[in-house]
Amino acid sequence: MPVRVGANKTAKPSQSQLSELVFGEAEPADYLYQIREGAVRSCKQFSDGRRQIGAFHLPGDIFGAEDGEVHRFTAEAIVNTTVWIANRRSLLARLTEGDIPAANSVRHLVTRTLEHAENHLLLLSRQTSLEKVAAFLLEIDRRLGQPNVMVLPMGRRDIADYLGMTLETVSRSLSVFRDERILSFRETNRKIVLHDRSKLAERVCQPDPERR
Amino acid sequence: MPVRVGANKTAKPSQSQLSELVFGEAEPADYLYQIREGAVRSCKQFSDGRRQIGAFHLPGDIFGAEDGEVHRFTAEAIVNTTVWIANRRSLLARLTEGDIPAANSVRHLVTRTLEHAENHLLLLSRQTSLEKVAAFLLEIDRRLGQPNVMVLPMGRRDIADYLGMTLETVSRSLSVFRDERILSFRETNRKIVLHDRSKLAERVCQPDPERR
DNA sequence: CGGTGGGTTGAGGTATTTCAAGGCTCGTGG
DNA sequence: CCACGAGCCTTGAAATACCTCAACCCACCG
Repeated sequence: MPVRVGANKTAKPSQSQLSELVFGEAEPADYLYQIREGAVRSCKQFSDGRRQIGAFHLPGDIFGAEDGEVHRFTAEAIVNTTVWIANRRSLLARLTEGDIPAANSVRHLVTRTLEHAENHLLLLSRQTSLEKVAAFLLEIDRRLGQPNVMVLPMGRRDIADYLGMTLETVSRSLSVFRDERILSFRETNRKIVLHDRSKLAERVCQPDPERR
Repeated sequence: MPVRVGANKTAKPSQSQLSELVFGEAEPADYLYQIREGAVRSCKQFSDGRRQIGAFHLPGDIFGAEDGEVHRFTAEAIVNTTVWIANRRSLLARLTEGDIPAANSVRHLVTRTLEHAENHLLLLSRQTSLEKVAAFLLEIDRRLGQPNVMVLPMGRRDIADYLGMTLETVSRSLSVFRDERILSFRETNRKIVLHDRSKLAERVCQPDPERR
């Protein structure tokens, strides 16, 4: 069932953030979601004001399955977004009844989420700001299907909270890449053209093919 | 079947590291492992010499299930270790045949691993070195059953590569906690007594109960 | 036109890394 | 038995990358 959510610029936002809640942390995980259009961030808020974004969900992505009984992250639409919703309870019921294909797709889904989290780990650990932003751009570029003009659905603050750095450092890193002619901006500062993906890839450290 | 591996101090190590391979990255994932005694680190090596440790496996932990066809991390024993090995192929066969309990435990296992990765994400993102080390100590302390004297199976370098910082900064952080009487060392610098777990917990930022 | 939200850029402060030296423990071998 | 080296850890000092604070720009909208 398609459902339209959030980030409506004409509506009054409850916070300063132009975003709309899909589900909140620790809420019962009753549904699965698939993005039809738009984008959703899943994040965790800390008592000191910091925020960690665990993932951005783009069109086609399924989310909400990675959890147990309750969600461990909050999901918020960051642009006008349409999602499809499936009842997770009935899915779980099918699992316990022995629906093998269903069980396999759920396992596949969770494994994919785990892989993403592991890659995110590597991103966060010890890279420099330039490495992080380069890896981020390549990830989004790939997941958007490497379009000529990449339209980022998220703002600098969201990128910063995804990469574990400040929005100023994100902005500076993008400026460095712009000055190096690796990318350029179009109209708004969220529309980006990647001129040289290979130069970006060079800045991201790869796993060692030798010592593994 | 119990199998004894690694980190034997009497044997000649192939590297300077006193450790023994359990399985390597990109090897076929044919088995499941459970730690009987000892400790294993699962890590990824990078071409620039950096290393990220994704998890430490302690007695009781099961690992090797989180992967798809091949392992995405290398597993190495960091002390003398005994593991139990189960054939993962036959387990997978049981899943496709519709062994519901088996499927549920595998899903549970992967979900646990995902939860750990997500918590690790939060650790790595934006904490200070003191927050990271405090959280690390509390995690290991909890998983070892909060003994009076905590015996770390891993060295400072391993802790550093787990937390995404340098071994010097790890050492300095521990010294700070020692000077603050939050902990003290016994005999070796791997035997630690936590005098005040609550003071450690205070230094770790918690999820915000309000804005979620 | 003025205000607001988002983004860029600059300057200064600071935490962590880097580089370097030295201490401790424990085998090994004279 | 003691000396020695290796591995591991600690500590110090200097370098640096990032954060913080602040100013400013720009687009959008009432």
